[in-house]
Amino acid sequence: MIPAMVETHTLEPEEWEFWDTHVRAQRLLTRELDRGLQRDCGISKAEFSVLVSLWRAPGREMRVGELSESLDWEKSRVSHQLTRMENRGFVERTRCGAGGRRTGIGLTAKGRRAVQSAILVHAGNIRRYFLDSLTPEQTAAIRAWSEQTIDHLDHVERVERVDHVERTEPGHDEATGETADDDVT
Amino acid sequence: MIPAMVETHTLEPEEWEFWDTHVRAQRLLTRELDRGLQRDCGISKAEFSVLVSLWRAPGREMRVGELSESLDWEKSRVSHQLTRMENRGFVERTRCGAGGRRTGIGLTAKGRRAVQSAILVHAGNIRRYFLDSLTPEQTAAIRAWSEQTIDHLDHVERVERVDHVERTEPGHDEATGETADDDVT
DNA sequence: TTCCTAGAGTTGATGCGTCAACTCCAGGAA
DNA sequence: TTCCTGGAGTTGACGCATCAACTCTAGGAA
Repeated sequence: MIPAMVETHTLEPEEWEFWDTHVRAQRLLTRELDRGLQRDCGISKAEFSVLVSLWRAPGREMRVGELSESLDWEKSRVSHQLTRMENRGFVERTRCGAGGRRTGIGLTAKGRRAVQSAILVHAGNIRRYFLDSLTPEQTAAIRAWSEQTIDHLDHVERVERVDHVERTEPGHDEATGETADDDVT
Repeated sequence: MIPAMVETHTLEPEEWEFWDTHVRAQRLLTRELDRGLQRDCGISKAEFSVLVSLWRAPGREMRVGELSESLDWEKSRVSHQLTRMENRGFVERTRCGAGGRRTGIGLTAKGRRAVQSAILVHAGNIRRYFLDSLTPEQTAAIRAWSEQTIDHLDHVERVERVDHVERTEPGHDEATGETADDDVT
């Protein structure tokens, strides 16, 4: 429905160039961090995130919903990730619920060992590839921008979610015509 | 070998917090841009990148290797992406080589149509979600940091690539030179 | 001519990330 | 008690990303 009110002009060449440069720097940085974790610790960034969350949790145990919230990941993403990590022996789903329903995610001994060394390695890499290269002014600028952006886009996301609910929730009608994936002309 | 000289201490809480904030902002931004492209144009960011490269190419035609270089993607990634895009009808692999070997990637009419509207939409979103939110000082700081980072990490990657070759390539005769015509752009 | 090799491109396996659809259970209304 | 509804978690399908292994071919040495 109405592809939004799009700007009708493209970016200036120098704006594109700025954007490309920024995207590229970002990509190189995250790629390098991923590789460092993989090379030195044998775990991925996604695994690292989960391990750290569990590590920091009181009791070293969380539920899927809590992980989902603290990581800001969709629940299904958490679930898939946990399945892979369970297979690798880093975490275990322990039963807890009244009816024996499995809930509650815990670290295994292997998971605990992995996270401890990974934190050191990763911290070192963040320092080496990111923090150390920043001047104080750059740090301030990036911090400010990050905060603004989170505020702004969190809000945008919330609005979109509401829109989505309103569009998909039955009840009313109209324009069911073009759901998202029309594609393929 | 030798997991590098890792820092033996972790980050200060405020450093972690800065890092997390930055990562989160970055993630929200790219997610929003992806969704915008998907919602308004029915294409992914990866598809967009390929379409734009082809669009800008002289003759609107490139080879896999050229795409790989200009996007800074591995060849296999390009190949997989082209397969998906060929299935969706955005590009076509045309034969060219003497022996009828297929080489040469071109846009279809659908691809041309898609890229033209996508550029407008995407440019608008970049402006709305990124450029417009930056103060001049932030712009300068981010640009400077991006450039430094690219320089630094491009160099790191080159070194790692050589290391890897030296480790895996048996025998050999040192420094096969810089096979990779690095850079891009 | 025949064989060898390096480069170009492809394929398969596997992990990450998202969407939509599903299961399971608890708690409340009929 | 029976049904129904909502939250928690899972699953399947599919696209993106990477690594390793493979095919094909052109071009040069034997």
